[in-house]
Amino acid sequence: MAAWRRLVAVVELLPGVLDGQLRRDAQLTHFDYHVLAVLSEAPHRVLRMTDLAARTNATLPRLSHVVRRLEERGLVERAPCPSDGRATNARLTEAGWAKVRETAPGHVATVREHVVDALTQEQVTQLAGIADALLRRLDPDGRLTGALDRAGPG
Amino acid sequence: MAAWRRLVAVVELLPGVLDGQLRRDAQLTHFDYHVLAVLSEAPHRVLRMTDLAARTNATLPRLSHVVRRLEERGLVERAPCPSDGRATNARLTEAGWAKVRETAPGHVATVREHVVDALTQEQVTQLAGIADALLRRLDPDGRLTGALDRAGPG
DNA sequence: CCAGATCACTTGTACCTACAAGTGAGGACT
DNA sequence: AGTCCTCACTTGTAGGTACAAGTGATCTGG
Repeated sequence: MAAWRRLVAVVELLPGVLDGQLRRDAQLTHFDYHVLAVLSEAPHRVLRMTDLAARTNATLPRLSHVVRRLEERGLVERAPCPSDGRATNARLTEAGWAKVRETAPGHVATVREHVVDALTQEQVTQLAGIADALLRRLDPDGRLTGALDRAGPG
Repeated sequence: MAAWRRLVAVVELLPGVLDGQLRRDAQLTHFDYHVLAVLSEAPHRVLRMTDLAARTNATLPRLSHVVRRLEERGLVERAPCPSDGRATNARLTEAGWAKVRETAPGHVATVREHVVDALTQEQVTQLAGIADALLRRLDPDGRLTGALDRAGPG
């Protein structure tokens, strides 16, 4: 079978595995977890909704709903941005920060089990290069990979 | 950044690209398309719901809803299985077969553009091996890759 | 300083998927 | 035959996402 059909199959299956583990172990969608994780790595654990949406590949309506639900669970807080009255800042609460810390190991272990351990060391290296090349097409601005921080013109 | 985080990013982005193209050009979910495509490759373009579910990584309720909607659009037909009164056979109609033929080229072109063309020939070869290794973990029975046909005990 | 355009969200509606419960056919055991 | 159990779906309900419309705040031109 062609390489791309196998890749499509992987892309079909892997999200279900990751999502399932997080739902079972942390009552969190994979996307919920991603939101919390990105916030946890931001300075002061605060980001504007627009920035958070860009870094998580979410539309603004989607992020708005998700953050509202996370806020109802006490994992995130929203506050109007002091410098721009239109903007909203999302901040990870202590409970949210604790949630990330207790959830991350299991998530990483799942990825390790289903991805890293399935490959040889050489394949992992190859995968890094392949995923890198794909991301240059799928995510030219590097929004998901943190390239935003060090992005410059040209 | 670690290889696995890039892979997760790819897995996050690629479905959206594939789904979007099919929704725009054919008013079809990527999963809808997958269902039609699998049916189109089956003998007589007929499969039992259970088999179809296994080959598309779907739960039976999900498939039931999807096939009902495809039937309402005239792309698929359902009929009770003659040999087993409990089972239902899903058959691709002429309209469904035409839909697959007119949709496939655009879909393949999208995959080519975003995946194959982004990689070197060597990377495509490497990808085949990597995806193969991952599928042995994610899909041990080879349900999605057609290994069912030639599967035997032990 | 005031009207219009733009921006940053939020809210509402429709669709899709997951989980749970229900229906009816087929097989096992007596 | 009759009962119990399992199988193969179908249906109903809840939750998440997409698209469209609405609400204020900010910028721009006069």
